Amino acid sequence: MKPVAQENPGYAETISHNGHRLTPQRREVYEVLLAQRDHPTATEVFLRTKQRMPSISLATIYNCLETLVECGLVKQVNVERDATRYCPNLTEHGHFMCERCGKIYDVPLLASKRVGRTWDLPVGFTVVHNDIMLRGACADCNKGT
Amino acid sequence: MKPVAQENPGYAETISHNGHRLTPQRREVYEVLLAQRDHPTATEVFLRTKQRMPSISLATIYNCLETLVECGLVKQVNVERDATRYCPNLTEHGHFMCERCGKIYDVPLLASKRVGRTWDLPVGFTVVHNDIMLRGACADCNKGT
DNA sequence: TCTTACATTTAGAATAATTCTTGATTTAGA
DNA sequence: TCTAAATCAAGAATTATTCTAAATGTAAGA
Repeated sequence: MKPVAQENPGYAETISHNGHRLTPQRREVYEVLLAQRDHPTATEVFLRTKQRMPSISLATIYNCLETLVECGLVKQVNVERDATRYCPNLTEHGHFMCERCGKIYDVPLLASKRVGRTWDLPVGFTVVHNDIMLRGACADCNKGT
Repeated sequence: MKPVAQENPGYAETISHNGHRLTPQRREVYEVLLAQRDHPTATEVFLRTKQRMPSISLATIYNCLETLVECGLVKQVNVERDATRYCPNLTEHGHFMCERCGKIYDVPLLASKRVGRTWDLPVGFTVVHNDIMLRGACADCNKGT
């Protein structure tokens, strides 16, 4: 596994600047997310982290993920009411879920676009977050049809 | 309360064309959704429907909502992992939730915008649904600041 | 170094939305 | 009217997540 620092130098500072400690558990959870970018659920993160740190508990996984989200290092991705998934991609992007194979893809915003220019927001409204979830069929699944 | 037929003539056919019956319960649930367009949760729909049909159960509310969604008369709206909300607005639109007052607003897509022109979808991907959730502060709450 | 305060981890209990199960009821059509 | 299928209803079951409380770890100051 690639060391965390290589992917995101400065992540340790991000955590401490938010008033948290960089514990071994938090480091492992973050490594797991960076190592395999397939938007795992908390339980999947748990199973993966357990392989390198067998004593870790699911409650700790939830705690660590919550801290990472709070620090802005990780984003939550929700599809319908399925279990929340976690994504360490911090660039502005939405998601696409293939309804046949279930895979979730990051979908970047086209350059030159702004959220406020796409939706007809009433005057005075200000957007802080946006959760964009597209669903359909991915190229592989469309091919097989 | 305005009769359903006035809002959406043809809804009865939509239900039967999908192989379902238009039962009194389904009618009431649909009326409740049309009467107050504030994106209620299943429990809120339950409480409102109960006033006109005291014997109805929460399980039936879930059943009716599921049927209405299946027939395409109602859409589900999810914010994070909060309880699912229900929306009878069938025009293409996203949602905006004010993080201060909690209200949810329908947000129409700007004419001339299409999902494919906003998001950088890989070649071969086809979109069937899109769930757009913006969050921030509404005009009223921004005013009070 | 020792102490103190506080953050964190952990296991298991608790919660809450939703789904499932089962039996009763209703309805449409023969 | 009769029968089969659809629907409703009550409560149990499920599941992701949060909460609780106790144990452990860590940083900073005396």
